[in-house]
Amino acid sequence: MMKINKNLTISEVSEFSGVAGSALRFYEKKGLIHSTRTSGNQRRYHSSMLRRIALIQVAQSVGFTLEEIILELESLPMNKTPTKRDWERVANKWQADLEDKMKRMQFLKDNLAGCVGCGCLSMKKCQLLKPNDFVQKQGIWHPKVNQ
Amino acid sequence: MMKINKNLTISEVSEFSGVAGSALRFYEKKGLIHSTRTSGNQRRYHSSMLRRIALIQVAQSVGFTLEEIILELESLPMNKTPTKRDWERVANKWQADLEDKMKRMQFLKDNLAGCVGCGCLSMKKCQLLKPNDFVQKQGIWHPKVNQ
DNA sequence: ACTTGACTTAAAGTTAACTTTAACAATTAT
DNA sequence: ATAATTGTTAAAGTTAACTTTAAGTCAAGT
Repeated sequence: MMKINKNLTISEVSEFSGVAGSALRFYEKKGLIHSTRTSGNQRRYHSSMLRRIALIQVAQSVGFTLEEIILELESLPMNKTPTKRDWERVANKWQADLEDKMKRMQFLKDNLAGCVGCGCLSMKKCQLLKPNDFVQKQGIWHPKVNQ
Repeated sequence: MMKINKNLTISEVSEFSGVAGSALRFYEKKGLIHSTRTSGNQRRYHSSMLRRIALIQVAQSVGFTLEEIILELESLPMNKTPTKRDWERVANKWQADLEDKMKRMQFLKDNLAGCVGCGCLSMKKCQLLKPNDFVQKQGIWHPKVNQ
């Protein structure tokens, strides 16, 4: 049975986090996570790394790339449990980015709604679905819609 | 100067939509868009294809993969201007999927907020940041936070 | 001590969504 | 008519985010 507070092996971290060992090694190469080594060169992870990995997972699930996540997490310390301030900094930054993304989605959703609601599909008004002014001016964008 | 309602060449479609010609050919191979051919085998696009391409762009911008977009758009006719019903079917389907995505993001955002608001970072309560029960039970998940 | 299972690395393979290249054909402008 | 531009294909290259493989090393149980 596992001891509390021992350093975790890669397969333990993999099991707990649901992230494949190969991916953990890959993340480490990218500088996203960190491990220490045993005398025999095997990786050992501090338990705080689990939280960091969970954050990475969540960030990915909402569409952040690993490069973006590196930026999001760069102010979170690797080796110590983050302080409240560390955490706040990261969470605020992340929330702002999330808010951005959501605003864009809401905009798209609203415009779609407009298109559906209106009889002629609102193509003339729909900012979303006009590739550019040229098309609009040439009148090739919104031909008659078959009813 | 371009005539209204003529069939569009690939470079015209590319200019209007902002999508590279190579991407348009790629989309066609995937079955996302459609073109007719001149006697000399060059592609010509109906203007309604511009709207379809714009839809593809927008869908991609909110994180749908091309495979997902193929599914979203499969009930939109390729060769004719879509009817109101065609359009409604697609828009409703798409809106539902968007709503799903947004709900997930909101959930994540809320949980992040909880983590920030609480003194101990709410790790024990935060569903989001617990990889699984095991970790929680072993007490390795939420070690003391440095203040 | 020894065997089995877990771990290590480097390098090659995978999928998505394209782009680039090469070699050649069709259109358009003069 | 001819040059310049635009288009065609197939095949190889690109980036992200990994996985798989190969060949060898370490750690744990008996």
